[in-house]
Amino acid sequence: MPTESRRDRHRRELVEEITAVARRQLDEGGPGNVSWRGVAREVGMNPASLYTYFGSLDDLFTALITESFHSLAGAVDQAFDDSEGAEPVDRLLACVRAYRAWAVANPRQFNLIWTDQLPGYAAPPDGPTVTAEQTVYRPFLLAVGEAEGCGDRLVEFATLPTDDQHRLLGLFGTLHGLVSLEINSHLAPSMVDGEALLVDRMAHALRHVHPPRDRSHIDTSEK
Amino acid sequence: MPTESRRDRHRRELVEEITAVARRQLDEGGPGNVSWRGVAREVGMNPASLYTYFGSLDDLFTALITESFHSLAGAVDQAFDDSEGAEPVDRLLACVRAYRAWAVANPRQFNLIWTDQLPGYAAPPDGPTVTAEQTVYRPFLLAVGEAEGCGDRLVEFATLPTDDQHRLLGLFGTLHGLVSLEINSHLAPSMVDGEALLVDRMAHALRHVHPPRDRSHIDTSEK
DNA sequence: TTGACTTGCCAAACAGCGTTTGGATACGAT
DNA sequence: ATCGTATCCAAACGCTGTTTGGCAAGTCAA
Repeated sequence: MPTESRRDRHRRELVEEITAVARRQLDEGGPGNVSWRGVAREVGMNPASLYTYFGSLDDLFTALITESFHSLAGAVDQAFDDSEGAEPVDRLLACVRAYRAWAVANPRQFNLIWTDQLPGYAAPPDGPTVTAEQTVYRPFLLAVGEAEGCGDRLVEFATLPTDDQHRLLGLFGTLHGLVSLEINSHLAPSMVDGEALLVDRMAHALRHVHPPRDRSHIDTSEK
Repeated sequence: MPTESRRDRHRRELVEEITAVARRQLDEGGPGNVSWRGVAREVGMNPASLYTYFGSLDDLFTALITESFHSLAGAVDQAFDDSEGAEPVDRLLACVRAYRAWAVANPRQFNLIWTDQLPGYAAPPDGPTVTAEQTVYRPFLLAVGEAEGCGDRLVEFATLPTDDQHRLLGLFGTLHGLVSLEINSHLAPSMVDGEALLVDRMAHALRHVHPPRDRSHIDTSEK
């Protein structure tokens, strides 16, 4: 029976402190601002001692990426849970808003998890980052399943026909693309409201999942 | 009268060689693989001598970013020119394909120009990177202008009503998002064809700009 | 052609980086 | 109490971007 010795607790707390410090450095100046020696300095240790807790800087980044995926997934999950009972489309839009809100609040983490940012870094295949990424898609798949009338059972993406796969990925691609453009200051020159733009386009893409009685506005809203 | 002395020519050639070497290092291992000393080593010079041609590593990256923007814009421009006379929608789709093809061929450059990748780097406001980015949007605006029946005159984005701005940005957001996801290996687990997915969604989004006689298929292609 | 002046280039140094090594110290389990 | 292991540190290695001072070469006017 694994009772926690004082060494184990100290180790656990130190690992948490290390990742917390590294995450702060990441949020403040991006991946290039996260330095092994800098973390060691802040936690008051010799750089060599850190190797007791992480095998390398890449391992530390793996932890950061995993943590960020879970943080994003948690934000979307909460939006999904909080909107229980609402119209399926509104639940999906709530998830969309949560996705954008998290990205706006954590732009460095957003870029870290979605684009290659580290010199020689390659995520370990079947590692924690891969499974963590899946948790982000889960609430969206649940919401879409609900909208499509599949009840609570999780949509199995791989079993869907190609058309539906394309519709789903197109939806997520638009979400991801608009948020990515906004986060990286490519929308600013247009002087448009990022959230309004995103919600407008997502609602437009989802207009067909409204109850049939609402379909009358389809041809008037589009050229 | 600025005739080119042999010093001037040598300088111009060296600047070209430096950026070429740096770009190769970028393509091979991302921004983190581009090192001042590495470039100096490859062009056979002392690191300090490079400061005659670029003020700092950030200045070198500014040149790389500008060059990449122009490279991408050139690829899309060529697709636009080569498709002259075709259906407006097909011209737009040709530009979309060119955009993706360039990104697939130059993923490091793609990530470099669209997302924050450099530690303390901040693009000089009103600098060359800002104007270079605009050249990417130009062929898309021209193609959309043609599709909307505005003739050859460039669509002035800022003067468009909000609805049209949203439609345009939504289109580009989908394009950018899907390509970005594919480039960064987030589409691979889905086992979908990236190009087929992209063209499918873009064609779907553009189905309304077809000539009126073709509108009959709209409701059958969508759930 | 000579002189003055600018530019190009290098060697050396500084502070910082990730990582490895060897040895000392403190803890946990037997 | 002892053995073994986990923890921690000092020092070093080779890398990084950048600065400094000085020397050689190219440019241009007198």
